[in-house]
Amino acid sequence: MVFHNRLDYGSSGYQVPPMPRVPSSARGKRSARKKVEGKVEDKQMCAFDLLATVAGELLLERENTLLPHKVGGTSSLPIAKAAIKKGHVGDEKPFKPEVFDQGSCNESTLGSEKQVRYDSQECSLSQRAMGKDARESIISCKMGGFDTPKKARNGRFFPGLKGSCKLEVGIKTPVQADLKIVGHVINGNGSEILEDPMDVDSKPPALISSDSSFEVSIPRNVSFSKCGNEIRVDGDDDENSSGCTHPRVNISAFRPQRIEDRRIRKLLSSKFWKVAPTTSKDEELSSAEMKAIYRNRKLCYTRQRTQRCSFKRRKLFERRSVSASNLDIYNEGVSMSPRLDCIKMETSDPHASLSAATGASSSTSGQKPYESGDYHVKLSIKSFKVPELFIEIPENATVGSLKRTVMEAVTAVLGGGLRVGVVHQGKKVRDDNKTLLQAGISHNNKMDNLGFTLEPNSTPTPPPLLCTEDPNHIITGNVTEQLKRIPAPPPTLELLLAASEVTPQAPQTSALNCPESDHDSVHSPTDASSADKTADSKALVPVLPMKVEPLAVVPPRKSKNTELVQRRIRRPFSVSEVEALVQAVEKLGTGRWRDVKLRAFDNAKHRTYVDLKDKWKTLVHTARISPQQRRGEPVPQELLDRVLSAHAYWSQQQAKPPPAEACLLV
DNA sequence: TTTAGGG
DNA sequence: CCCTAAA
Repeated sequence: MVFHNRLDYGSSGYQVPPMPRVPSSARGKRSARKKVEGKVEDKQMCAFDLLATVAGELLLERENTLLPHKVGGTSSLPIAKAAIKKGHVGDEKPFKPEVFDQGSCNESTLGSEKQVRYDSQECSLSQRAMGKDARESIISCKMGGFDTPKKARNGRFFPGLKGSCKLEVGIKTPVQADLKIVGHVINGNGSEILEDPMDVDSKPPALISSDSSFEVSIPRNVSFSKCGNEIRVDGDDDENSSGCTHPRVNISAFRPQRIEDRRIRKLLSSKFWKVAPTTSKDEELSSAEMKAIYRNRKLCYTRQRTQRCSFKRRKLFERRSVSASNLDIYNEGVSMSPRLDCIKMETSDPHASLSAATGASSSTSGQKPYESGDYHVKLSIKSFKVPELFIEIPENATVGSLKRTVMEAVTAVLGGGLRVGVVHQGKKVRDDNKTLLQAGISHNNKMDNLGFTLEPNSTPTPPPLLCTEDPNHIITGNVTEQLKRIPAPPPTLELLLAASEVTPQAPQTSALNCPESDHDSVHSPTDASSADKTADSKALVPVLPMKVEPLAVVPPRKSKNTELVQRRIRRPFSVSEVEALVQAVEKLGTGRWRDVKLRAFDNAKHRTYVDLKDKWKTLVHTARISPQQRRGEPVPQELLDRVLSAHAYWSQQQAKPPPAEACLLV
């Protein structure tokens, strides 16, 4: 039986596939993994992380817009121009001062300081006004933490960028971050808005220590802001976050610490992983590659500080999100989070800001009416399709396994790293600098002809398909094998775009809507034994090898470094499984995991003896801690008691009498 | 491949 | 769950 379907995410029940989260610590084949030093908690969007992103953005900006003396021109930097007000103070002003268009900048970015003007030393991140100087200052300010980022200086990451300036970072939500690098913020009338603009030259930039305590302790939704004379880190509990009423942490209190190369790499790599999962960390990234990577990152600005995704939601997203790239997709527009109400796409021209409003947009009613000319194009992406998924599976495989298989295939596709393409009236809009207006996409236009595409990342090949076996998945090995060889479909996942009108209640569709989590269809070992499918499974194995040639189009570029292995999906042990495990261990002891596996989990292909060993380990631990500290599906105390006694018993049986069924109880 | 442990 | 050193 061969399925060759077009899966329609969103409309057919499959939402954005909740794929196993890929750890930021670039998992890959051993060779590759080995090079990863330390792990990065990707859940911790640390300042560095952001900064690294910023750096990348800057790098892009710089190359894109600061072409020697070309700046004043009309071309490349509509953004910057739009943000720069008149009366440039700095020396060489690359751009012609223009009236700052408020519309292009939201309150969240500028705070109450409207009508501000940026001079050469300052800049507001986001593709906004950034002079060369500003750009150069940013990096170091950020990287302020490390005095000499080797990598950076070696020209790999931020070639030529150095200097110092003030940094103001507002991490409002995981996906909506405001980065503001400020040197001097000046009023339209020339007066400084910030009381104590840090003197870039005379004063050392605020150092954001690399101290781990800093990183790990800062929740994603924290925000750095300048308050008075110090930069504070505001814990944001989703409550107001304005003013200086929050518990503060004076960054200066952090001892500046030299950041090792390793550290930087770690951070950067995590970023790379997010966007280009297949990029080996040790791989030398060319400037071009860097740009490509960062190009995928867009900062999202919101109009109000209060608009932020809850931390929890973020967590969910991360948990369920497939890989970096996909995550990015979430972050950048396809997300179904109702809180992500404003997504700006590659443009900063107020007239061209494309925002996709979603459900909660209502809660953001605070947005003020667009000023004349400041039209927004509202879009709602209802679903996207994944064409050309090729799946082969025996007729007597279970529906559950089929779903899983499909899921895996999709995961493989999406996990490869995607970028968004825009198609308007049948034509692909390649010029990212074009405003929507210029592209013919305006608020009063019919969006019928507007579409998005998910394209394979220029970078590498998608990570090998995850192979999650399942007891029910009779032909598991086989199918998976097949799938493994299926290079990511020539993808062009089509983003079906539903026209302009956005429904306020835009379904917060569960992006997490996993197709029947089919969980625990896992046979309890007990059942498994009786439901002997083993024989069948073998008999069924013979499946016509499917032709994958047509799909094997994707050239295995950089295969060596890109063969990243996806982490196995997490499958919590059910009580019945625990029961079986306990029983087996009671009988076999704790040193014969293979036997335990064979005895109690022979049919659970996804449970390896290592898994069982690990589970036992955690069970023992669980049994020792207070019930309050336990998490997950509660395990009957009775079982835990047995775990302890069995563990105690077998711990003493130093010499584990081999096959000699020396059983404890039972 | 399995075990045993640390991460 | 992952990664590995050892056996």
